[in-house]
Amino acid sequence: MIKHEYHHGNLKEEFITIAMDFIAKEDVEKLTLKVLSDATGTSRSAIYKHFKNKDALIETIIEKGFEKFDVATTPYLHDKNKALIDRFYLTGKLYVEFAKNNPNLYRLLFGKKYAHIREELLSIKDEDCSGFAALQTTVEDGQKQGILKKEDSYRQAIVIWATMHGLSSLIIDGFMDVEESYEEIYNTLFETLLAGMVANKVKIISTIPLLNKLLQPKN
Amino acid sequence: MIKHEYHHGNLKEEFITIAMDFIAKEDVEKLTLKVLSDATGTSRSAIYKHFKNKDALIETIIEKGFEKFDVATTPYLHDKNKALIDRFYLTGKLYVEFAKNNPNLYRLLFGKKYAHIREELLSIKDEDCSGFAALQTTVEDGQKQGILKKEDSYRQAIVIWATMHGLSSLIIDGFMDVEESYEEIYNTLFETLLAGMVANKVKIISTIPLLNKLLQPKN
DNA sequence: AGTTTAATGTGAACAATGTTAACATATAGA
DNA sequence: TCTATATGTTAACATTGTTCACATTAAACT
Repeated sequence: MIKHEYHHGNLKEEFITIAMDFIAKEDVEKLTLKVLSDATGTSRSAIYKHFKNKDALIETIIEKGFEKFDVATTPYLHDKNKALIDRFYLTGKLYVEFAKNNPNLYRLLFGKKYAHIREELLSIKDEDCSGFAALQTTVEDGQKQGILKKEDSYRQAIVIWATMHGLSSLIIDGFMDVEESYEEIYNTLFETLLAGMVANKVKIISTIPLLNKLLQPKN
Repeated sequence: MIKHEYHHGNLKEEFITIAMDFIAKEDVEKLTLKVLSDATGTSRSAIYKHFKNKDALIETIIEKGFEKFDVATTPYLHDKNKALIDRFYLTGKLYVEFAKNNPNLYRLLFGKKYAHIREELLSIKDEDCSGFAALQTTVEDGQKQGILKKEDSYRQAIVIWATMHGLSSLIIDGFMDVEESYEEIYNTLFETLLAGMVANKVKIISTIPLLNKLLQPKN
């Protein structure tokens, strides 16, 4: 005989999964506790046995979200088989694509609303946001290799991040035509950015044809 | 004898003023109808005689906000007395400073949450967001003057906007040290951006020393 | 096994919020 | 003056996050 189990078993995991799936489709603002209780067939207050409050659930979502973000965006960043310039290009592209494919999650991770949770989370882990340190290190590698101009690496990394974050935000917050190809814009953005950052005398070859002209020696 | 006036007089204007002042200090999320009724000494539902609902008030705030934004950011954009490159530099700086000085308003104007209101508003006025068309026109002027590379002006304008929006967002959403001087970062950003956009053969002189080296002929 | 203890879920209740409807009062114009 | 309209009030409602007392199950310990 089928009996509704009073004890659910893995309710906490289910809350997290449902919340992640919800954010894949709708904004986190619309994620209400009723959505979660209905989806799990539990009472309105069941969630409080697993999370201190709604913010604690959001915190978990942000944690999972950053993991997902890291997995999605970093595969090329440390790929020693690729030219450094290609690693920048591909990683930036993955960054924008992540935002494009996960707009609600991206906003949750990099928006202001839950900044306090993000900061607490990242300070505990002694990490920075979105692997910024890794970006800065890569910039420094580029300087050592003579590819990038030797300026303050922190500021250069910020410039790169701001650029990618800006494009991502414009795309997902409704400032560009949906049907518009973001790739052309990304290429223009990357070309412009890199053209402003590459050192003048350099003769690295990229496997990405678009980038080769940026790498031809000038002067 | 002092008598509390049943009819307030200019309650609508007062709601708007209070809301604008509130957003100058706190996020729009915290702007509740109770805040407005308390501040005006009226009942909770008085506002409904002047606005269809809360969103209608927000719409007015966004409208006023864009006016404020335009006033704050465009004084140099069409200043024919200045070199075009200086107009870019100064306008960009005002853009970032507006965001920095009005973080909650900036987020309201350029965030996702009220994108539907923004779009409705700007489509009625047949305007674009944040004078984007003006930016694009200025880019085209720069191309005609031989200062900027001749590429698709729409994409170039997007690149400029994305860059400024990205830096602004990183600053106001908590990704940069508060005490940090944003000016150095802005200069690095602008130098990088423009270095990637200026044509090679050019001999314009900027009144801004920082920019002159960007404008020296190359090749 | 049986008993206790902790974990897990329920239902009722609360305050805050946006909203509506019925009612009250002031203002303006005939 | 009288009446229609504009403007404001009070009461009520649904939704939301939250808490608390209570119920039930699972786990731990004799």
